[in-house]
Amino acid sequence: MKDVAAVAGVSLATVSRVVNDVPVDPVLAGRVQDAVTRLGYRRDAAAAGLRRANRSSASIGIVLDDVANPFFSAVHRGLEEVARARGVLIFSGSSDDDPALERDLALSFSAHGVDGLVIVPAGTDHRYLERERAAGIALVFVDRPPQRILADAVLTDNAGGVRDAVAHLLAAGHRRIGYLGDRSHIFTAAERLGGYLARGEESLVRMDLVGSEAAERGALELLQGPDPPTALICGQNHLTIGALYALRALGLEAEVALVGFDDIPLGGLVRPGVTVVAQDPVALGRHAAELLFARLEGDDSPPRRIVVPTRLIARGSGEIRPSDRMRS
Amino acid sequence: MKDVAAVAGVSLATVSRVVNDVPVDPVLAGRVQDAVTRLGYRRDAAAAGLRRANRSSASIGIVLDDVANPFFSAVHRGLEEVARARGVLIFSGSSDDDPALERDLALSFSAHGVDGLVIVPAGTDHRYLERERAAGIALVFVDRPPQRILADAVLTDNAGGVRDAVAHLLAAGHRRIGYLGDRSHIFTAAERLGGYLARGEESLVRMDLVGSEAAERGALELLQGPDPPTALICGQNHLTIGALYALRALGLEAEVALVGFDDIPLGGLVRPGVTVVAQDPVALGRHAAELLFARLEGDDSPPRRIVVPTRLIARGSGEIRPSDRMRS
DNA sequence: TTGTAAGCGTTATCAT
DNA sequence: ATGATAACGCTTACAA
Repeated sequence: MKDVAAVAGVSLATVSRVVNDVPVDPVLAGRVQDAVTRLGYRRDAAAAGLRRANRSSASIGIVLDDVANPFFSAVHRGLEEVARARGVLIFSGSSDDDPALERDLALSFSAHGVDGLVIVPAGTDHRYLERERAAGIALVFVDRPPQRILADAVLTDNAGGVRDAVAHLLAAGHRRIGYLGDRSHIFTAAERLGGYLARGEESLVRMDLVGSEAAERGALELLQGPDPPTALICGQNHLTIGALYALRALGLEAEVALVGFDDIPLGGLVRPGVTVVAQDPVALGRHAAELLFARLEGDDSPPRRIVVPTRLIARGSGEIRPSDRMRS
Repeated sequence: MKDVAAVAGVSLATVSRVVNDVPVDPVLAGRVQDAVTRLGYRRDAAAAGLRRANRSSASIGIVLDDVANPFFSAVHRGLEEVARARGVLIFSGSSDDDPALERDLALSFSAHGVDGLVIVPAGTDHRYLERERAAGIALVFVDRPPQRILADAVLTDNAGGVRDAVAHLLAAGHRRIGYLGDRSHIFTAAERLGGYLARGEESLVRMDLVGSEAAERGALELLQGPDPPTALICGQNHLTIGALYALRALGLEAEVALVGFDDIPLGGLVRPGVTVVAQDPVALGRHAAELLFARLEGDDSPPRRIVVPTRLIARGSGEIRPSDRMRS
């Protein structure tokens, strides 16, 4: 910038003004522009933020569970869409569901001067962010609510989605509906179980299933037990896949109804097509970013909680009616 | 840091030394550590980089085609693994295959002071990066090679993967093998077509198919034409899915063999299972990051090109032998 | 409108 | 080993 000023024959301040479109004599502005292009000058964003009044860096940080997980990468995409429109850059990282990593990442981002933080929480105590917020960093939580700190959150309507699944199966005539769920200490897993229990039977629940193999075993247990369910609801992606394998192993894919939570790719190619309660991760990301930027622009209303609805996609497996064989 | 110095009763320089583990009297160091934790001080990475000799920021930027595409998000993950081990943060963004966006992102990252750039190129002229490289920014290209600039690249063995697919089908007895490909101006699409043409027939090729619907039409055309192929190779993910729908529509899933390039999720649940030539995107990312950090650490050998092999995963569809009906 | 100069939080140089 | 101080590239009072 010093060089630009020298070449254009103006002061440092004038170059800064031109670069930040502060009104400047058109003649001088022209000279500066010429010098800028001639020297290929680009302003150092880090240094600029350092001195700026609000210390803003036009960057935010996002802590996801796993950037490579399609659900979270879709959230990432939603965030990116709205950040891009504002020329804001994104630091991203995966916590792998490790509270210590979540913390490290969030604080590293903060140390690098981000204006805001979007977090898919892994930890259960977010008081460590109190200081960042006091420093003016905006905070939004996604998919899971913050704990021990007050902050905005954008969540999926987990309970409502499962209630819809139950209602859908009930309407098809099912009376015995099984439920396969993830580790119950996980917020979303607990919420979904809650949605099931509103009208479901506790004895047909298998929780704390992690991974598709566990789900397959859980499903086999349920289906081979006495008085087996005529329909299954799976609380998560991988569990749905496990249940699919179990049904196939027993030759029951056309007999027992199945509704999965969270869409699965190629759900339409499998036979029968897999009926799911789909989430909208891109919307989750978009809402989170909008909340974040609103805070950055001065909105200081009380913490908000946005709940994104789910959508039931009927593809066949959820529309199977209870067979006579099973009902007997 | 000023405050820490005051509280600890030492100079600014000493605090800086403690923070950067430069040898310091243990007593003073202790006092500084106390002050640091008491005040909750954390060093400002941006300001530190500004003054540091090598101006390093412990951050890199990656320009992907689309962060939400499972292939690229796996690349992202591979990059993250090795960056995390070095405490390096990652700016990420999607170019959506738009050369202008690629450029904007790369230059924005650079303006924010990244030490290196990993790029999945969308553009066909990367001379705009010459200046960044001259400024000491390391450059590595992934999945597609750089153009009009010399730089490291990490690529999949596209041609080799398709050659393997052809050999696999030939070994199963097929003589007429069709090929469905993406837009031929895309580097990877051209390479894969090249792999096919080594032993394939030009008349059975359908290129410039974008999206699964186009692939479905292309496949139907080939399969309903005179002297149809007994096997199909699909040059890309979505094309494989389109072909799958076409085969299902014609009731030929068990008659016509199919090998897809790039793995598809749930490839094992569809009947028959989908045989694919799988890429290793995580390895792509890991290699790229390793190359980048080697450059950052001073390696100035000539630009390298790393080729990552593919792996054929047999799941059924590629092992179908030519039926009599088709062969007649 | 333009220039001068102070200062953002840090590291590096140079005495001590 | 420690401290005073200049400097990094930039924005922003304040003065002209």
